[in-house]
Amino acid sequence: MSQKSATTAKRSTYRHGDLARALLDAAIDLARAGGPEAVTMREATRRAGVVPNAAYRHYASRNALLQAVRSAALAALAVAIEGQLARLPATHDPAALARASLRAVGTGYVEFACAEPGLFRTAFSVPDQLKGAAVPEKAGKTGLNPFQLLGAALDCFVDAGLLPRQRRLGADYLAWSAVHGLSMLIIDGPLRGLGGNQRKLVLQNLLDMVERGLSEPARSLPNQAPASAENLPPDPGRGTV
Amino acid sequence: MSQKSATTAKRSTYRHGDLARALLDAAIDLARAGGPEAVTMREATRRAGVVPNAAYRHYASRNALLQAVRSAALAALAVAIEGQLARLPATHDPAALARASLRAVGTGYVEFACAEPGLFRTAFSVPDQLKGAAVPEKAGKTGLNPFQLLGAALDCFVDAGLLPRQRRLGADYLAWSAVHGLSMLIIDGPLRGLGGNQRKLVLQNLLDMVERGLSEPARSLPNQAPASAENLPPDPGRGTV
DNA sequence: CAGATATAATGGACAGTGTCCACATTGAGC
DNA sequence: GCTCAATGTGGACACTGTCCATTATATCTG
Repeated sequence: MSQKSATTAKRSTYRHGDLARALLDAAIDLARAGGPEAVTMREATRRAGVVPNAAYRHYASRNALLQAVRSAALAALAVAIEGQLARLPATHDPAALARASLRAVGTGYVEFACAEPGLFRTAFSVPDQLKGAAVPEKAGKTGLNPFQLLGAALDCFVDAGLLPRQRRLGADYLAWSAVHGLSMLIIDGPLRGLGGNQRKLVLQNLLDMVERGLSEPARSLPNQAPASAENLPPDPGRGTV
Repeated sequence: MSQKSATTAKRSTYRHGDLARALLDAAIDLARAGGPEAVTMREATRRAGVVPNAAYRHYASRNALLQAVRSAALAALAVAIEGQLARLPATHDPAALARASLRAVGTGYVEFACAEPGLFRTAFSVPDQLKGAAVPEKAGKTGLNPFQLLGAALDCFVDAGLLPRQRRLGADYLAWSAVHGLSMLIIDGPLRGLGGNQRKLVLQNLLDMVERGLSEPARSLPNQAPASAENLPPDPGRGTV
């Protein structure tokens, strides 16, 4: 029996070299295979060929490691979306491009959720951490995180005249809700195990719904909310993911 | 100091009386306060004033207990939706009633998620268990579970002529996706901590989007899916929740 | 009413987890 | 070449789920 892999191999040096990275890689694998609850300090260290406590030199706690995995998962999601955007056929019609871009974002989102349910669930398991949203660790090649990619597509809508600027605010959440909800239904809910063909159909219908929901007039979100104790405008520009 | 409660009190009889119920109640409290991961065998037994192993006479495993909590949470969600439906003003316009009913379902759904995030998350944490959907444990006073309540509202749409019957199939998922996604955004995601007023506005916009998405023509789901290995029609009638 | 039996609760144990502490090892800079 | 801060180790504790054998008792039977 040869050694299973470089990471699992008994190393010769006392120092590991890049234990932080090795732990993160192992943790990502664990999340991919079993979701957030499968990310365990002891298993990650085991795979890195190191004693459990060694991890605490690089991550303050299991939660810290999980947050790192979460960032990586969000970045992978961003990459998936960017991949869908990249394969869009060239067009000179800005309206058509805007529509296609939004659909690409939604498609990339749902397809990623189906392809990597473990990572997807990890990305949206809510350990805590309200701050630190638009950091590069959560972004794709374009430097934008998934939420910002969606925002960019919606900006195209405005630029193409498909969406009045005063209804731009809050549009993110409508689109995101629909796509995120569908992802949950497919990977965990009653649509579990839906075949690729049917999934595509449901997704198309959902994207149609979103597109119409944006185009048609809607109640506008107040730019200045009424004076009350419960004003906490979500600051969509920051891209809190 | 008097005993904290009947359930926590040191009991005099060897037999507990109704340990299964006491454990479930304790577990529901735990889920309410801390979500699914807070539901722990030992803490539940502790609160029931009993030794850890006693639980295994009534629940085969932690997962079994969690499933019971999950059913209770779904039932509570159904009750919340029914509450919204009950407060609808009487009307003789079936179309108006249909619209109002669908909005009530959505409102009840999101409001419950905001009011009871721990239970909501527990209801949709995905331990496993694909079977056993439309059981009364997951239903409200009407005997319908949340998914079936949504389905009933959509049936009203069809009856009122607002939704062609051939597009009824799959409509559940569009509506559910939007509402479920928004709930997640509010309790865990970037809309966390959104004030009641703003929350209502986003919800209204979302419900508008769904309503339009149903009324407008969309790609129809095939009743007979193309012959392939990936046919797994989700059988919406059963109400898999 | 007394004894048998099934049911319910206990006690002890084991493996697995996160995390703290003290200690050992070693690469890098003086 | 010595010092030292950084890194990995060993041992421990509290907590979890769950298995096993044992004890207690409510109920059924003679």
